[in-house]
Amino acid sequence: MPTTNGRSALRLAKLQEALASGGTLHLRDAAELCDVSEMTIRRDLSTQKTTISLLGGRLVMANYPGVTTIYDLNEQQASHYQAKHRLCQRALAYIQEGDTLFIDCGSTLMPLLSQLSHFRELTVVTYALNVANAVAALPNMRLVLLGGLFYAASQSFGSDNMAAAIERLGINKALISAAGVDLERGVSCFHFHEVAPKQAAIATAMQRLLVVDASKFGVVRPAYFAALDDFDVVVTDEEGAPQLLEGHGRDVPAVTVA
Amino acid sequence: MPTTNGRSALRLAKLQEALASGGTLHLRDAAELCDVSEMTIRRDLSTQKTTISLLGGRLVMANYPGVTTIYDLNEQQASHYQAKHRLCQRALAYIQEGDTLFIDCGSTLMPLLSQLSHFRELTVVTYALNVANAVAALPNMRLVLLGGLFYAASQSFGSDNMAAAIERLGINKALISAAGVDLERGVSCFHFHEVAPKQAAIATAMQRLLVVDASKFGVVRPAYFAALDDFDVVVTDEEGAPQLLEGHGRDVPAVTVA
DNA sequence: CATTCAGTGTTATTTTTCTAACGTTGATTT
DNA sequence: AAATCAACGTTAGAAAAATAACACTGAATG
Repeated sequence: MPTTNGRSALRLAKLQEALASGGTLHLRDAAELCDVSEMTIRRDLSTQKTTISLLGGRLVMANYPGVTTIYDLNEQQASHYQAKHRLCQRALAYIQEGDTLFIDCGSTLMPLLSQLSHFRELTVVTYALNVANAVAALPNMRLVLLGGLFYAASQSFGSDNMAAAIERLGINKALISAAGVDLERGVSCFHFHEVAPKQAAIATAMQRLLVVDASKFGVVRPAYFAALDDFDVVVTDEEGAPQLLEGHGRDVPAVTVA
Repeated sequence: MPTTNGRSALRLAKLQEALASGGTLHLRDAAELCDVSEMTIRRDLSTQKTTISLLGGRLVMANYPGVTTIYDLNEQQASHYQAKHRLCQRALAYIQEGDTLFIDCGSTLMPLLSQLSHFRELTVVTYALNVANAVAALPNMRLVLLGGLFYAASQSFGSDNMAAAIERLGINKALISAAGVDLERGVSCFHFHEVAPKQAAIATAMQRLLVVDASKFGVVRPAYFAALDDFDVVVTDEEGAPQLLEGHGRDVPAVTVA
């Protein structure tokens, strides 16, 4: 095992370069390319920490969407996934043919996107790269990506005229996710650059849906972006949620439990 | 083999849904999920036409970037790739630390992106989804994606205020690709929505590089976007190129042969 | 100058994955 | 009721891929 990364790193760099264009590279080709044995490439991959991963004899960029998160039924991940899936299944009920949807960033709403292929005509507006990638792969779908400077942490874009861009679009329904929901302190997320697009979407959309799993209740995150009663509907997954959110002297959104 | 697609299509839909969030699914999990044998899933995949592909026992969305184009050294693809690679290698010489680059859409410039990781600080401006994905994966890189309505054919975005957005950015070097280059008829591409961003980038950039392989010479495509002498440099891969492009009573860009 | 050890290749062995062939079931037809 | 056939499952064999063990090399070290 190479402890002092010497040529190993160089090879990986070379391979990474070959893969960066997007695609897969067979182990034997990788070996040939680097002029070493397949075993050496295998060792490089297992000892060195790298963004390349080996998938059934083929090298792929692990940080590419669609490869990264290996969905494993056996793990705890599964239940997490199932929860999100149910949540989105519930949110799906609010979506209708011809809608123009604002889809927030984060992983919460990802399971929803695949379901959208059942519609004949739909427009998706987003400022998240992962959402855009998922939607771009679907047929019969119009995709509007709000660009700007990329923030890796949230896989999304931010720009000063994003609010204006959103307001110009006829957004029907805004599906907003959050990292924290608190009765007193409102709805919050991690990153400040998400605030402007979220608020703009809430301001323009005809219907505003907050989609959060129950683990977010009672949590406050650095970036406040809305009060709970700014939403028309809260889609969540805990039975007790309606009680939790009700009766506080304020308007209360309808709560849908998945 | 299922000739009348019955349940087969339903299963694939279910799987596609599970995968759309991005990720991979092991064959055995897929079988369990659909409550059939692995063999059935295998058959579904091989008989039905689908976007899902099987990669070493794992299901992946084939239309996701990073999975699709299986880079195979043995095929003709390899020489094509090598050509593009050399082209980009040559273009790389023009790039300097701290540059703000405009990277055009298409596949020509993809091999360049991986090389950019050697720089400490670089800003990439693009309106192409595939470019954005590749750059997003790199460290030490600022990415500005110009959004808008998505055009699947070119994997890029178009919007009415894209030109304005580009002009507001301090673009240093514009790396432009093309589908056709002709002395008389100028430089052209396939899609009209690419014209505005290309022209804006050419207008604002301090240095304009046209990166095209020699197969594009003498070809005219529907969307004209620039004259040849709008560029400062032409990076191409044929020895005869300089002669081809020279002496026409016009200003001639410097031609670099890879 | 012998020793050590990172870096690599080779070979054998075990696991997985793939493929092809055949068997079962249950609905539909004749 | 026999025949047909789509839709599966099962099994066994072939092919690939992953792993483990051991051998070689050449540079650094004592």
